[in-house]
Amino acid sequence: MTIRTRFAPSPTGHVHIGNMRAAIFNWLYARHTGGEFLLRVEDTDRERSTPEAIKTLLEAMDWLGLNVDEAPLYQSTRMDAHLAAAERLLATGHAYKEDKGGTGQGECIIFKMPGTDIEFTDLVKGTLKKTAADMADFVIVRSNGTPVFHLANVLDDIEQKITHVIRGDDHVENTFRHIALYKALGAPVPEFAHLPMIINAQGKPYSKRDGDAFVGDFQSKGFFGDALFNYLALLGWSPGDEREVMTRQEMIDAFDLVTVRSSPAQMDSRKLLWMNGEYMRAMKPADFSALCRNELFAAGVKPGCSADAVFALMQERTKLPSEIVPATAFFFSDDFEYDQKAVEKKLAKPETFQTLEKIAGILQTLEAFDSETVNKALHDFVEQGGLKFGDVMPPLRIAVSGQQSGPDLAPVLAILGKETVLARIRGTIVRFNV
RNA sequence: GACCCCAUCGUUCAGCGGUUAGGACACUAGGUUUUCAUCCUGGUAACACGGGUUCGAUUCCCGUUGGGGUCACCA
Repeated sequence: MTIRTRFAPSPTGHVHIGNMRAAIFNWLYARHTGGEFLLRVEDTDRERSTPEAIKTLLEAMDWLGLNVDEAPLYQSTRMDAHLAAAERLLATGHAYKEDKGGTGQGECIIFKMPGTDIEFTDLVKGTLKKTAADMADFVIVRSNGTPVFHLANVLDDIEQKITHVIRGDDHVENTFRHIALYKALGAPVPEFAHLPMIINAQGKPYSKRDGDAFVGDFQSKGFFGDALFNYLALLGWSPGDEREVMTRQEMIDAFDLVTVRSSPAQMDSRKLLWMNGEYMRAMKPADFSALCRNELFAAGVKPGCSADAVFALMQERTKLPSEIVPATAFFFSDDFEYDQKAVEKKLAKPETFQTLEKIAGILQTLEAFDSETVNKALHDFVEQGGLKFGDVMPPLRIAVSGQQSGPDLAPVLAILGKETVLARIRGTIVRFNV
């Protein structure tokens, strides 16, 4: 039997990471077992299900590399089937009509629970059971004639031949009802796996109202889909050894539902950032260069001919693409900003300017201006002058870049070139030595 | 409140009766011929509590506490 899993979001607004993590686990399980991963768009809430929301959803899945094996099923196209099933349930005595609560809204169709205890083995949580007394009958078709989630969800899972329902922890209570529905419908009951919730910094699960957990936000902040995927896969699951940064294939090979933890996990954005940096460093230099060029282009900065050398310096220290422009702008324009705090801190003493003056004098005499030559000159200067690197390098760095941190200084100077370096040092002296 | 679930460093993932309780992120000390957001080497830091079972419990059982989920004509 081919294993079939599905992701069944309702496209109301943006998808948050809790939902998307469920999609990732569904995808991983399908890929691991050689099965199929499907998408069902539960768009019956016409008010909130907009074409834009669906587009956003599809883009997010594409960004994360969650490819599906069949065309998506749109739940809104299935209403007739849902209603027909309700009629069947009525006919077989599994449901009844009632004006529930006597509201005068008319009669709705209510599913009759079997009156027996229900038990199932959840692939991640183990055996779960519920006694008959704790389960009440529930509405499956509203008095306005529209099907309710439980009915639609189960019928569509049957329609899509879903063998493993992998969803959030918040659905465990529904499962007992759904199992009763499957049985009443004469359909085979699938396996269930309920994933622990991902909680936010406040310890609460991410919800539709959680403003900063939309998948699209991570994309627009410059995170890589692969990095987010990797990070999210590790929330509640591990390959069983100490690997963390893994390829898709490694995750697919190692993934299993029984090794998923059953306690909630909190998202750590710092670790996500670290992981993004890992992916950044793993990029091919040419791809990283292209990324940099795009960033710079978008910011209206024109990278010069030495750009690739600059990017090579940046790759190992960049975690997010958004860091590129502010960190490299000084390479491509003499019109850069000085970090005010850095200036106040490191360019305060008069002797600092004397030092800069001397450095400029030394650099001017160099015939070659490559990284090694510059490096040696700087070191000799520090040693012979009995100075400290901490008194020399930071001011020099600020003088040529306006910043107090960055890549190795010697290669930075080499890339900038002698003329530029001398001009900037002297410009800095004139500007700040008051 | 009722029903259900969960409980190892600040966070995350290991550990599945006997371990100096491990890795990663974060933090921190030092190193990379005393610059630097990378890299390397160290360090701080956890089994919620109380009962059992056992020769022996982080690990098994029960309870307490704490956290979470669900109790809709939402999905």
